[in-house]
Amino acid sequence: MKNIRIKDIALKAKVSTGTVDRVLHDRGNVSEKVREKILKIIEEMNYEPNFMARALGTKKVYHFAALIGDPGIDGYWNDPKTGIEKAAREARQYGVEVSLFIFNPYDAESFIKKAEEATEANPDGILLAPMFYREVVPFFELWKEKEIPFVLFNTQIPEFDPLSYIGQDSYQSGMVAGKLIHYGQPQPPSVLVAHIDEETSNSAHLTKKEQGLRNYFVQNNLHHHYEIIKAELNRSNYAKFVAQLDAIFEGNPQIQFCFVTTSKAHEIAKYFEQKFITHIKIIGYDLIPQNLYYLNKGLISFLINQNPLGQGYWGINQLVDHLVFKKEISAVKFLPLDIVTKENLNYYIDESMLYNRL
Amino acid sequence: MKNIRIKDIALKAKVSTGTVDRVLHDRGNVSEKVREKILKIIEEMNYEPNFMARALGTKKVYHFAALIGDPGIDGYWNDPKTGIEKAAREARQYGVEVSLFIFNPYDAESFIKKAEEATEANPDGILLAPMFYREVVPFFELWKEKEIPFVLFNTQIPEFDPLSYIGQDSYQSGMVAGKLIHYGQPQPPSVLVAHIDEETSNSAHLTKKEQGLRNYFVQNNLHHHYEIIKAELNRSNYAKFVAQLDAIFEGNPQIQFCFVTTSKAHEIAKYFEQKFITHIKIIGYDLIPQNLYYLNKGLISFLINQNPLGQGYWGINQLVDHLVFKKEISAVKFLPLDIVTKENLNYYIDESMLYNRL
DNA sequence: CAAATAAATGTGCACGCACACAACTACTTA
DNA sequence: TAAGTAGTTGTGTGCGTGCACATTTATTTG
Repeated sequence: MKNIRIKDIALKAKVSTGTVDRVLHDRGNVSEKVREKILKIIEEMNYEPNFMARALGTKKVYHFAALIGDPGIDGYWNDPKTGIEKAAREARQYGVEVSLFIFNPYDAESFIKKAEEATEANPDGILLAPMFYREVVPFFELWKEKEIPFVLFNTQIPEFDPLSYIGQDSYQSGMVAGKLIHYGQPQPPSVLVAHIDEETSNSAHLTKKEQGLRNYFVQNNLHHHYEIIKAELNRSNYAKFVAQLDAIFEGNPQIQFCFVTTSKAHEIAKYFEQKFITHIKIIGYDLIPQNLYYLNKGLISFLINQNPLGQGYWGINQLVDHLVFKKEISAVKFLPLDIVTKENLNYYIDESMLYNRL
Repeated sequence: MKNIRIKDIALKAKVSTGTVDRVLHDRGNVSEKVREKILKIIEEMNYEPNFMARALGTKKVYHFAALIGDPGIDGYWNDPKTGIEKAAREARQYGVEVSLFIFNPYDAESFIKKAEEATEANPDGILLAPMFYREVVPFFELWKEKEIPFVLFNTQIPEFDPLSYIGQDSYQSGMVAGKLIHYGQPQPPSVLVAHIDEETSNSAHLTKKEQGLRNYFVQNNLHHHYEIIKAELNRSNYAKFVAQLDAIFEGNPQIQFCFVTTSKAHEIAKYFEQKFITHIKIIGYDLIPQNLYYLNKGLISFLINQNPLGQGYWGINQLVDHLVFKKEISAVKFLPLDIVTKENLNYYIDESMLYNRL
C-alpha cells in the first residue's frame, strides 16, 4: 500500500521532481505542455501529498492575529481564548505563531485600536469576532486590499467574503429554545425573552435568536396561544436593572419561562433566588461558571452551548488548513447546538473531554 | 521559536543522537549514569517530539483489526463503521491498515468465528465491541498472552484491563433521560422502561441506563411519586411483540413516558402511530434513520446520542496514538451525551459537521 | 549570427526522527 | 596477556517535501 510520491510522478512524466513541485504549487515557469502532462499523471495516480513531509520540509513561519474580547471583562471570552491557544499549541509544529489582540467587548474604540494593531503586525491571517458591525467594515476592506485572509467567528457577516465563518446558527438555537419551552409546558405559557447587556440594534445574532423562538411557535401552529414578551435590559445601572425586572414580573405574573439570549442567564437566576421566585424556568446560553452554578442549583433548566471553545479552535484551524496545508476549506462551519443540563454537563466542560469530540 | 531537536539534546549531553534515541524509546543498552543525565536534559529543555518527523522516519506497517456488528443486520453499526473507516483513512499516512471483521450482532457463534479470524490475522492491535460477555472472555485472555493490545467500545468490561475503553456512560445517560422526563412533566408520571431486542442479563449497559433513570428520581427525592414499569421485549416474534405492548399500555393507561434503552425507539413510535396513541412521549437512543424519521414526525421527543461514529473513530485513534506515536493514552474516554431534538438534529448528522466537534 | 536575456528544467540539501550497522570500551576467560 | 564477549556509544542513511541554486534550452536583440 505504498504511497505515491512526487518522485514517482516525476519518473513517470520523465521530468525532474522540481518541475512537478512547480506544477503542484503553481510556481510558474512550466511550459503548458509539460504542465498538462503532469497534471494528468497526478490525476491518474491520484497522488495525495504527505502532510507530514510537507510540514517538515518547509521552514516558513506563519503569523496569525486573533482579535477577541477580554475574558477579564466578560467571562464569555475565556473559552474562545482557550480554544485559540489550544489550536496555536498544536500548530506550532507547523511553524504557526498566533498573537492575541484583546479588546474591551463593550467599547468600540478599543476594538478599533486593537484591530489597527493587528493590522500593523502584518499577519498572514486574521481570526476575529466582529462584534461591532459599523466599526469593522473599514478593516474588512483594508484587509481585502492587503490580501490578508480573515476568518470570522461568533458573529456572521457574509457581505465581505471572509475566508470562513465559524459559529453558531443563532436562528436555529432559538428554535431549540422554543422546543424546550414547548416540551416543558404543553399548555400555552408566557415567555419572557431577555436581551441583557447588548444592544439588539448592533448585534444581529440576538434578534435572530428571538426570531428562531417565535418561528418555532409559528411553525408548530401555536403562536396564537403563546405570549412572548420582549425586554432589553442593561446591568450598567444595577438598581435600575432590578427595578425593570420587578416591573416585568409583577406586571406579568403569568410568565413561566425566561429565555436569555446572551450569556447572562445567571443574572436572572440570581434575581429569582433573591426574590424567591421558583416557578419560572430559565433557558440560557453558554457554559460560563456563573451559569453553571445556577444550572447545578436547578434555577437554570437548560443552557444551549454554542461551543465557544470550538469556535476559537476551529477558527485557527481554518487558517492553518488554508495557508499551511493549502487545503480547500468550507466557507461556513456551524458548530453543534448542544443542549446542556446538570446531568450531561460534565461531558461538555471537562477539558480532557474536549478532545473526544469529532 | 525553534523547536528542540534530539540533536540539541545530544549536543548538550555530549553524547550521540543514537544514545538519546535509546533513552527516549527505552531500547536499553544505556548506562544508568548517561540515561539519567539525558533524562534530566530532556526535562530541562522540555523537549517535545516532532510527530511528523517521527511518523516520516519509520516505515513500519501497523495492522489493526476491528470487530464490529453487521450494519446490514442492525443499522446501529453503520456509524461506528464509518468512524473506523474515517480514522483508518487518516492513519494510512502513518502506515496503519485496518481490517474489518464483521459479525452478526444477534449471534454469539458468529462473533466467536470472527474473533478467531481476527486473532489469526495476528494484528498489532484490536478494536472491538464486546457484545457477548461470556464469549469474549477467552479472547481477552488469549490476546493478553499474545500481547496484542485491545480497545473496547460500546460496552465496558474493565476486568481484563483493555488498553482503553471508549464509549458512553450508560448510567449517566439514564440520569439525563430522567431529567428530560421530569422537566417535561413536573407532576409525577408513570414511565415505561423498555428493553428491546437485547437480554439485560448479557448486556450490562441496559441495566445501567435503567439504574441511572431510577436514581435520578431518588436523588431528587421524587421516587415515591413516580412509577417506573419495566419491560423486556423482543421483536423476533412480531405478533407477540405487539401483544405484549397492548397488554402493557392497556393495563397501565397512566403511562406518559416511554424510555427505550436500545436503539429501537422507532418500534414503539411505529406502534403508537398505528394505535393512534399520541399522549405518551418517547425518549430513546441513537440517531439511526428509523429513529430520525419519528423524531421529525414528533413521535419521538428526544434521542440521546452516544456518538457511535466517534466511538469507532476514537477507538482506532487510541490504537494509533499508543502504537504509532507512543503517546500516553487515557484508559477511559467517555463521549458526550448529546440531547438531540428535531431542532438541533442537523448538527449531529451532517457528515461535514462531524469534523467540527472538538 | 553571436551575445544577451528570458524561460524552462535539473540538482542537491535540509527538515527531525528511527533504525541498522559500525566502532569502541570494559570485563571475562583460558 | 591476548582473545573473546557483553555492554555501550557513534555514524550514516532514508522517509517525502520544499526550496535555493545551478544548468540547460528557447527567445530576443543589435
